[in-house]
Amino acid sequence: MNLKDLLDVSKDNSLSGQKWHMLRQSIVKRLLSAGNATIAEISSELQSSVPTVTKAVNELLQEGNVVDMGKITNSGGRRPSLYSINPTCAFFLGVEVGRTHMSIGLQDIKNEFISLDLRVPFALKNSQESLLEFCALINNYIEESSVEKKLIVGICINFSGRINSMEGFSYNYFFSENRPLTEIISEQLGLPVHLENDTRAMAFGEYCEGVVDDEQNIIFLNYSWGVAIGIMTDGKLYYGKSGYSGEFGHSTLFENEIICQCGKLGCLETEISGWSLVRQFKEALKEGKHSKIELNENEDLQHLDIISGAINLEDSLCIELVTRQSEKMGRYLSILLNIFNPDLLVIGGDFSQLGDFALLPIQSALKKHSLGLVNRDMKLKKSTLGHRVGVIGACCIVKEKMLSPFFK
Amino acid sequence: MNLKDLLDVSKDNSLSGQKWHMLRQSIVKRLLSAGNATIAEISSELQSSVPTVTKAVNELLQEGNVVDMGKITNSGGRRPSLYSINPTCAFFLGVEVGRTHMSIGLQDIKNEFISLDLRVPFALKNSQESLLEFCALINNYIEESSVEKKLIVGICINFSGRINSMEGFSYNYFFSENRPLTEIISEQLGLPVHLENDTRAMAFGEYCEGVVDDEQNIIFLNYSWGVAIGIMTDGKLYYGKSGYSGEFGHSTLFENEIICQCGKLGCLETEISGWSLVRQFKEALKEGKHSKIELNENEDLQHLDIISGAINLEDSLCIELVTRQSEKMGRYLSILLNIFNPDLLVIGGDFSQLGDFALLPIQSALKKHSLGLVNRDMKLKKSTLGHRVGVIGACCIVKEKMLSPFFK
DNA sequence: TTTTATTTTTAAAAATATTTAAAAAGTATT
DNA sequence: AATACTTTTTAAATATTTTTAAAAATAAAA
Repeated sequence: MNLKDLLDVSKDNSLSGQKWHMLRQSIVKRLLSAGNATIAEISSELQSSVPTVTKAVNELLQEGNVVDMGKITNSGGRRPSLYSINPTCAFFLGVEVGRTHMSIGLQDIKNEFISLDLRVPFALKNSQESLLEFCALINNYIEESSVEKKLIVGICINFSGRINSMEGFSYNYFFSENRPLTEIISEQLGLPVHLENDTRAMAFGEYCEGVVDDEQNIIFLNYSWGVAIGIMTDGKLYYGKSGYSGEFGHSTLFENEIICQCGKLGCLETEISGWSLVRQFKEALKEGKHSKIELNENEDLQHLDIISGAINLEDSLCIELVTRQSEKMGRYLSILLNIFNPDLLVIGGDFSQLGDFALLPIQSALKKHSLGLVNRDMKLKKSTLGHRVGVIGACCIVKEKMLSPFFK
Repeated sequence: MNLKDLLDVSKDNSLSGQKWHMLRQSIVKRLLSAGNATIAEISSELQSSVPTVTKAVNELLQEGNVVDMGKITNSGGRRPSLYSINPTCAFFLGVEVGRTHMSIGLQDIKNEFISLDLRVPFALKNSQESLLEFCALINNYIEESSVEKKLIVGICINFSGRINSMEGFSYNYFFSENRPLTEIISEQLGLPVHLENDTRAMAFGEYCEGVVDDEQNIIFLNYSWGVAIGIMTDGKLYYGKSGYSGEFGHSTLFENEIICQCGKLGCLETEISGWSLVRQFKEALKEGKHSKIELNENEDLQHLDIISGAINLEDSLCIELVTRQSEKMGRYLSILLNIFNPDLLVIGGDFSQLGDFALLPIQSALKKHSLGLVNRDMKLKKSTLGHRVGVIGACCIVKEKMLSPFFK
């Protein structure tokens, strides 16, 4: 029995069969989530006797799902064998889709990358052809990898915008009215598919493999072209009713007349975001301000150019703009702090590259505008996983979903 | 063995003893959370065989924790016995403390009130005497009730302001630096004490016994003298790191120069709250506007007077002010909707008495300012439990805490 | 180096739960 | 009213798990 089946429902319908299956599952989950363990440890943690656990572990050992890591030393007495999940018994695929590129990676069960392709050119369009091309790219990637397809447990695909992970629908890209997008893609790939919002996947990536220590209530800010947050409450991703949670960028906060991407006026994004930064930069130039950035007639100015202008060129206009914007961001983030009383606020997205240029103004605004007790409770950290965060998050989500059948 | 002990850790330290204890616990929890059941139902739900469950139920029956409700009819075949928790085997005490009054109630295990005293005069002061008086009132209440103290599982006390429920500290009232307030009160009462934030308890009350059907992601708005929210994610109260979550009223949203209760400028409460309504009313009078409300020189004007002015007197100034304020409230609530994508928004607190005077402006502002998908997902309801909501919530919290040892 | 204490592992015995089957107590149908 | 059919309950048989105890392995102490 391979790991995929092992974590499914038992084929044995008898009560004792179910219980035995559950014990085996529990052992696997214990080894996956809390690392290697001895039989004595498993026995006490899972409230089952040593002989029973021994029998179950031996079964798993024979099936190749668990491996014996040899004896370890302890305080005295006979040295126990340490058991581990066989790292090559299951793999996870993670994909992050942008408008012009996609990133794809394959991880083993210990969340080590087997392979990772960042920023593969792919033009995301709302058409059947684009969808098929997308699936072909993934199928190709799987074939060229060294891993058998049947050992891949599943794939998680991150899109921006509104994603209903439970039902498998995407509303901004590849929208299909009747059939869940997960079903369509799954048919093409021959794998279980999970859809995820990009920001949420990033948050989970940082939680599992990134900057998060043991914090359980976390706000992850995706500060990029647009603005959104990923929320973790009590160590679990928060989705909301249909998975649209975290749309911080479309909070009505300003009295301006700028039309947001979402169609409304006065959204946070209209004054605090990558795209508004570009607008502000152009306006500043018109007002006669100067910058070291050379504007190419044909090429579109990107917010990344301004960010790099601040870091690499130390351009004063760029620095002024990003500082002012970060300060504003801090002010409005303080609302979230008061509401969530989080353990941790992670600044992620393209703007996190700015380091202290962004972090310090945010921090001082937070101190000014949030409640003292709440502010004292919270750590502020910068995202550390960089461009890989989305793919890492996607892989972690598939793994998590495999471990807990009620994962949404 | 009484129910209190039953839901504690087993006295039998052997593995089989622990498991047997867990089975008995599970049966009790099942009967408490999902209502009466037959042995066959319990057996299949708890994955234990009929003889085992029969044995356990008979034990519980003998101890008086479970009662036989007689035979029920079914589709055919032998009629099964229905078993229920004995409603008189455990009781919960709930207290809500205001600045001038407190409410106290005693519920049985089925959340039926044995007795309820609303708005008992009590002056809440930050002194040792006030605390002792408070405890004496509760002790008196218990003695005068028909219930034996040893059958009371615990007490939950709701305070406004910052409450750390996990550690048992209260920061705004009865603050004690070194020792948790729960410990001090527990010593006086001889009962386990749980401290709770008032808004959170109200939210939980509506969830368990009020307007909530099966919604799991809920924002409860406590719109009263101050403004705060109670958050439920996936059917569980959300606390945040130390239990300070929900401080919506202190979001910095305005550019005014009004000093808030919290000491900051521009908080939501400075323009949207009971106390700001009173200020606005007085300002309007100064500006020459007229109202049917007679201002007494000595007596302080309360926001409740203005609310009642709108409902009962149909006073145009009162109506204008509460409408304008509710509209603003809706606008800023839309931020929360976009972030939480809740199933349900419950309008509670004193302002909920206004009914459609408050609900309609809020609803229209929500529609205008929140994302379409998010707004479509959400139901808007008015709190239904009225003044009892806090005490009901408190009782439900004690019960919940008893049922799940990891409840915070 | 030998002994002692500690811990894991293995094996047999004892306890406990599950299965299986039959009995009991009903309902629905002929 | 008798029969067939369901479903719960009880009882005996079977399976599994926990206990208990002894054996094996090793670290620390004498």
